[in-house]
Amino acid sequence: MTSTTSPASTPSTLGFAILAVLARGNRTGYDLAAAMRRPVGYFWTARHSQIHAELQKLRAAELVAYESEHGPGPQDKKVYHLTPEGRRALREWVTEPPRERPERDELVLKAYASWLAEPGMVRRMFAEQLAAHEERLAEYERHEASFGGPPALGDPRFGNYATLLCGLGYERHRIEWCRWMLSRLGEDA
Amino acid sequence: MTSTTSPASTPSTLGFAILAVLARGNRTGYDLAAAMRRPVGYFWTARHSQIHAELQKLRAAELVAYESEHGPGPQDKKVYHLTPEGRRALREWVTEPPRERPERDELVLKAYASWLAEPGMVRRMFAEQLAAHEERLAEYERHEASFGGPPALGDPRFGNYATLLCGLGYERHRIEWCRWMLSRLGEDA
DNA sequence: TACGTCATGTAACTTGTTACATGATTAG
DNA sequence: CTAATCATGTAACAAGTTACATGACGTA
Repeated sequence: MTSTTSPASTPSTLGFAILAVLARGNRTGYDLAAAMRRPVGYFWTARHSQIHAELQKLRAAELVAYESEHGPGPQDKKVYHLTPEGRRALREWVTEPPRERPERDELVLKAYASWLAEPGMVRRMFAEQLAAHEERLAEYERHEASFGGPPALGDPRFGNYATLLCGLGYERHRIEWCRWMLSRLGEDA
Repeated sequence: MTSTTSPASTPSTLGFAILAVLARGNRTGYDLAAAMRRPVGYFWTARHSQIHAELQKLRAAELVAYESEHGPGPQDKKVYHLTPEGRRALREWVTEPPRERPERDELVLKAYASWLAEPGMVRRMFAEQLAAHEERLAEYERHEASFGGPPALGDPRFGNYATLLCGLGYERHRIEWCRWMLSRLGEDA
């Protein structure tokens, strides 16, 4: 009786992203896809096709389970929840050092090659980027104002606040760098 | 005589990364792989397997060409250079707005889920990350000191300096954020 | 003798994107 | 009547990683 117990290799980072959303409340695949756009989507995104596939893997590993409710559409709707093992796996994963992924930043790559283009054209492109970052910063600042300071550690909202603060810092850094590029690209007179 | 002229769709971002390195001088695939580790690798990386494959596509699109020199090893060594079309394609690409890629940041995801882990353990992990960022910042600062201020616009070294400055700003932002996390995670007494 | 560097490539796999496919309910 | 939202999935593809495979030359 060589029972084929699943090898259950550790989930991908996407798997943990899903677990992290599910830790805040039960969701359907559809809800998860929506959550992975905003605000979680600011640091991890996925399309619904990828999410449904990953949910099947997580279920095979018994980290999530679902309850069916009928409708709407041809298939049943599946409301997923964390299993106790799922919660434990997530807890453990949080404190493990993140695996480094190589930076891949197209704007920086363009800056690297900017010496051979027309400064005026490069400038226009960076001005657009600056505007986009300023807009996003304003959005984050509005969001931050809606928090009355940082929530307590054990509160799920602490997670939201921490990520928001990171986004805020990132946009400020980007804005500063874009402005530096613009100042170098002339026409600051 | 339906001559199958290649469709020559625009290269991937990796393709342009290769063109950007090649614009600074002729290289073999091996040299490119080395360059894509450091310092270009700070904002775009690729393994040699991917680079060789991409070079073949770029050659099919006639954006690069090579000259063979014999040895070492079983195959000839191929020294690649930009074609005039390759240089033009790169120039045009530089000033086009970068296509947004979704942020995927594992450390921020961990922060998002940090509310359900033990603060002490989370703290240890963030302290490690802080140290890593401080080390990298120091490295960048040494590198910056070796420039005597920003090079002129038309100088290839302008590209290096611009990317370095972005890296500097990024590391400072990360350090600040890690310190904020640590301050929240207690034990600041 | 063994290891590191130079140099090329292929194959299998994982991750992520885009497009296809279905269908009920509700708001305009 | 039409479009958006809710809800599930598959298939084809592009991008990226890891491992395999070869082999000369120089150094320890």
